[in-house]
Amino acid sequence: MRRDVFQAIADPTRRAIITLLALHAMTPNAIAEHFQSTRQAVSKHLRILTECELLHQEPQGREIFYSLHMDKMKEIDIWMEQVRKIWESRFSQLDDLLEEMKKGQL
Amino acid sequence: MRRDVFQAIADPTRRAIITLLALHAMTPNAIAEHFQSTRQAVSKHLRILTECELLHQEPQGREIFYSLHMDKMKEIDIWMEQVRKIWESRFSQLDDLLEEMKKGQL
DNA sequence: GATATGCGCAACTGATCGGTTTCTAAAATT
DNA sequence: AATTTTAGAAACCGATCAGTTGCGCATATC
Repeated sequence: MRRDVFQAIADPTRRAIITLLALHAMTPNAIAEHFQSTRQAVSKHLRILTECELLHQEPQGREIFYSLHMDKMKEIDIWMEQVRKIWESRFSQLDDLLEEMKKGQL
Repeated sequence: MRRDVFQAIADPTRRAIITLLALHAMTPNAIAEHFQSTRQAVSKHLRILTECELLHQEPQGREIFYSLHMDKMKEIDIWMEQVRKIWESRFSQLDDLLEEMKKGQL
């Protein structure tokens, strides 16, 4: 049951839905028209995306408009940034090592 | 069999492995020490990460050093950037609409 | 009020996933 | 040469996943 953003964007259809909704809010039927699969299949994806708070529902009469909650996308950025930080620190760590070696040898 | 980067980073253990290897190359045994699961389980993750070219193998005697292939991580950035671009264009689209309305009414 | 539309929910199915256990091969150690 | 270490490969298992079909429930439309 535990949904996280990374699992959510693992599915190509869900990524396509996110891309679609980045432009403007849409109803399940309108979204489903962009895919070969049934509305129910799309509805399941919408449920998963909503559960992990990537989407937001806005009922309007008997229709429900789904919109992208861009803030949640930042969680991906945060992780990417973390990895990038460590990746870059790699060099300074090598510098530290070389410094240590120099001290030990001299 | 089709492996893509997004599926690869969907698993928390694999993300942890990526974070680990961002610092420096490691052998499967060394990596496995950081987790509760068996070496074989970790080895499977390494296989998946290597298949989608996120990792690179460097045999050294009977050991294999796995290192992060940072370039492949950019694929995630590219998608994120694409979504962000569309998200931002949302407003200019609204501007276009307002422009159109203005023309129609005036 | 009857009908049509839009949508979520539940049950089912085949495929895939993450994990363990067992086995094999190659390189290092003795 | 025998043993130990390192690691991938294969077989298996329960859990989860993506998808379909069928259903029920609201909200519009006639």
